[in-house]
Amino acid sequence: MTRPSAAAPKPAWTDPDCPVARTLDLVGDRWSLLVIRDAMDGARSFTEFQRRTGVARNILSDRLRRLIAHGVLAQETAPSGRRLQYVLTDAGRDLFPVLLTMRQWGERHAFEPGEPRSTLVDEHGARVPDLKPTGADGAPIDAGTTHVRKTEDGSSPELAEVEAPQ
Amino acid sequence: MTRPSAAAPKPAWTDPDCPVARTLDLVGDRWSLLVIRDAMDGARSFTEFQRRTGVARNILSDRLRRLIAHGVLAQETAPSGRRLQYVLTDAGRDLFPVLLTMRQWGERHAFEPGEPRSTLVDEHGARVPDLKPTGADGAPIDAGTTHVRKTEDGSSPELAEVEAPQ
DNA sequence: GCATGATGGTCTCGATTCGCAACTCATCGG
DNA sequence: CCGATGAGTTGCGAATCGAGACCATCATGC
Repeated sequence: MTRPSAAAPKPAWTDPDCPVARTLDLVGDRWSLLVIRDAMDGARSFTEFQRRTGVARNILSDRLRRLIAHGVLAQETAPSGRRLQYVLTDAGRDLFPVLLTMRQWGERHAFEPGEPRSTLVDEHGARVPDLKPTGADGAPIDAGTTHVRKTEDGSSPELAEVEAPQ
Repeated sequence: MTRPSAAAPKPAWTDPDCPVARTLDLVGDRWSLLVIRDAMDGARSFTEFQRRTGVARNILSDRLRRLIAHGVLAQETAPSGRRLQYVLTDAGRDLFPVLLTMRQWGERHAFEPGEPRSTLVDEHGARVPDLKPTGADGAPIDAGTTHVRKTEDGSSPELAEVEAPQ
């Protein structure tokens, strides 16, 4: 009797309490994140995503559908005419820090010196500086100075007042 | 048959020029990142990783091997005795910003208000504030104010005034 | 000195997912 | 009307995943 009642066909979340695990469930695969990367860099059409990422077309089709279902992308008709296009939602654009930190880790640890690579630059053409995590007091933090606290409900420890106005 | 001469069995990288894609190739799958998450929160042993993540043991075995091969984890003997343990390398600890931004995106977009969730707190128990990307001048940046520049080699883009013709 | 249990895996095998290629369908250009 | 392009879908073999059985080593109790 490992299943007292009807089976659970959808675990829904790998780890329901952990925001990291939920993010991974929603967008945490190679092709989804590469699609989002290219959407942030201006890609809009199916073919453009396919060309930039090199993903198989059926997989791309699935990922676009999934990202739309999860509210990361939206499908709309192009202003110029009848062609459809995929654009990032607010939630999709909000993945920018994730892609940025991945990019910066890759630059630091996945290239040999001198290897060719693409870089992210701001409007003035200057390289985007490394993102440094800091605590509430502004001091640098890392894995050694933080830990995960399990909370019983949505109330935030110490700073419960901030509400997402989005 | 379809390959009469030497095949290219290892594409090595999905997209060799892009640091994001390289990061995804190295650590960009659900279980690897959950293992790293738990390593940052104190997990050390095979059984502890298995218990926390819930991953199948053969997959965990594979991921630990792969993370060691990529220099994200290291295997060492515990100081107390003969038991082995897995610890993060410098490169592994440097993934902290990636996990942090994923966690923060998940908190903003993957939970209903009031749903129970775990949170990351610093040494004083205060909730870690959101990480905000800024440009070289300190101004906030996002996907709309940045773009990817292809560089021919490892030379710094600050010194390159012409963009590569796509 | 042998059963018991924890740790740290490996093996097998069915299920799922991936990736390539071929095919469809609609529109556009001439 | 004909071909090219965009946007997918379908079929199928290959690779990967996941659950569970199995195995080796060591410590403990008796």
